[in-house]
Amino acid sequence: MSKAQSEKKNSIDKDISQDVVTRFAPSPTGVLHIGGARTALFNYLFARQNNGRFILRLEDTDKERSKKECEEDIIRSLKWLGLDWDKSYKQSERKEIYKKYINHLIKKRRAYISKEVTGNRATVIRFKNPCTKISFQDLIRGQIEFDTTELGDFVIAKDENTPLFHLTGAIDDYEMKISHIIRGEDHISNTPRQILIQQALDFSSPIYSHIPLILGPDRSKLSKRHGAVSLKEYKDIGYLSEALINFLAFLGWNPGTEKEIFSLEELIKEFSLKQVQKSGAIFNIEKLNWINKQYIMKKNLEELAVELIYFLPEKWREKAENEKKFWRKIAGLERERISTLSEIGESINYFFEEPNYEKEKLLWKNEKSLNNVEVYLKKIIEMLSKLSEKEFTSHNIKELIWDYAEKQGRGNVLWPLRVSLTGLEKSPEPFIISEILGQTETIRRIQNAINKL
RNA sequence: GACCUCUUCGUCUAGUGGUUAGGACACAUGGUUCUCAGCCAUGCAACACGGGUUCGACUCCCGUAGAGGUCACCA
Repeated sequence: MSKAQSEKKNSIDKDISQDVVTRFAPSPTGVLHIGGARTALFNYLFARQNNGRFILRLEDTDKERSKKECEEDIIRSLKWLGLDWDKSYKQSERKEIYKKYINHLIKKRRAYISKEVTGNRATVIRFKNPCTKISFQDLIRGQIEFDTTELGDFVIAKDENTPLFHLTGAIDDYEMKISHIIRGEDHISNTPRQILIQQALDFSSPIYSHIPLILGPDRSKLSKRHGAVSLKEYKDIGYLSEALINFLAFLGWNPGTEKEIFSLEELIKEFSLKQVQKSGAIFNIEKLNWINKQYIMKKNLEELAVELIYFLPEKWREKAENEKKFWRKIAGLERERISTLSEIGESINYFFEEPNYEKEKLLWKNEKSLNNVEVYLKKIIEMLSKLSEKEFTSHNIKELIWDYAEKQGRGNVLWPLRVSLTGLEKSPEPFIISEILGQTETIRRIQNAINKL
């Protein structure tokens, strides 16, 4: 390729990429749910990777069903996910534009006022269906064809001030210069109607990409009856937005490599519409949990600790907030065994209050005698007392006790130590717990255990 | 019912005519300084079916079956 040709090609590529405009067009009749979030994500990724623009369009033409709270929820959830848009519109504020086009269509005899015998209005505005074959190229599915005859003269507006979905969508996509429509597969059968309107108005058609649906375990479209679907619920359970983004991206898309953890920035680079799957994907909460855990482990500990406080039972929040160092150590320890943030607080009582347990619990499975347990615990107190407060670190404690535990049988010694500290059968190892609790409290709890015996 | 779309391990998927069909989650077993978690290793497990095309089909074509979506004066 000559230099001139190459320059020309580059400038063409540049022009194409500058023209990319995508949109996420939810109707605020419900809160943002998993499916919508993924649609928004794909639109966002495609726009960003092409240096294009991403538009948020609230389709609130249905006055009765649109709700302010839903609108707020959608905006809040999108922001939480980090999907920022360049411009936003509300269809309810664009009535004059639609009105102009409605009258234009009527004047051109591509639409007409229709007298109705059924329904709740005497007249509506119907589109005059030319009854042709419509075909369009879908970026994911290839060519799709429809015969529009069966659609009939469908309704495009209740009256000139009350346009309906297909009409507003076609007009806005044109007016907002949308280059690519990326939406759920459930819109495939809406496409011919919208193309018909575009043709009647002499609009060029955007490029369509219909992405597969997210399915419930029964393979039907994911909905409320499958459990939690709103973004807010996932946030409240303690999923990190980065994890949700990563997971959602992988529902229907994958990079073709074995890498599975992607930041939003990496997704912008790697995402490709052409690699999007055709068939629906079941929402697999177990994989989400795994990904969430990856992000919990990766996250900056200080930030994680702060977020975690919110998920603590009310009564401990203040202590956690006031004793940052103490709480950060706990968070660092516990992050390993949770996969959602709300799991914190289920079994960490012992950091905040005296453990309560039966003395039999102090007995390790291989140990027969409670008398021995008493001997071990007394010995441990004796050893721990030798350390200064400053030396009371998990490393030093372990070094101090280890040989003794080895000699007596590790489980025989470590089990009752751990139980005396936590009262639990399952917990982290006792050395780090001792460190976090501090010397005084550790020794006090061991003494309490001895008193029980 | 009509129209449209889809079909690789239980799940998410890699694969574009010749592979022991790969990875991840889940599950199981073993290992790792008591338990849990983690980590490591190993294992389990799939091309819906039937015809073609071809020297050769998971890959291409045609059927069948199954699944899903849409059929509003909702979006």
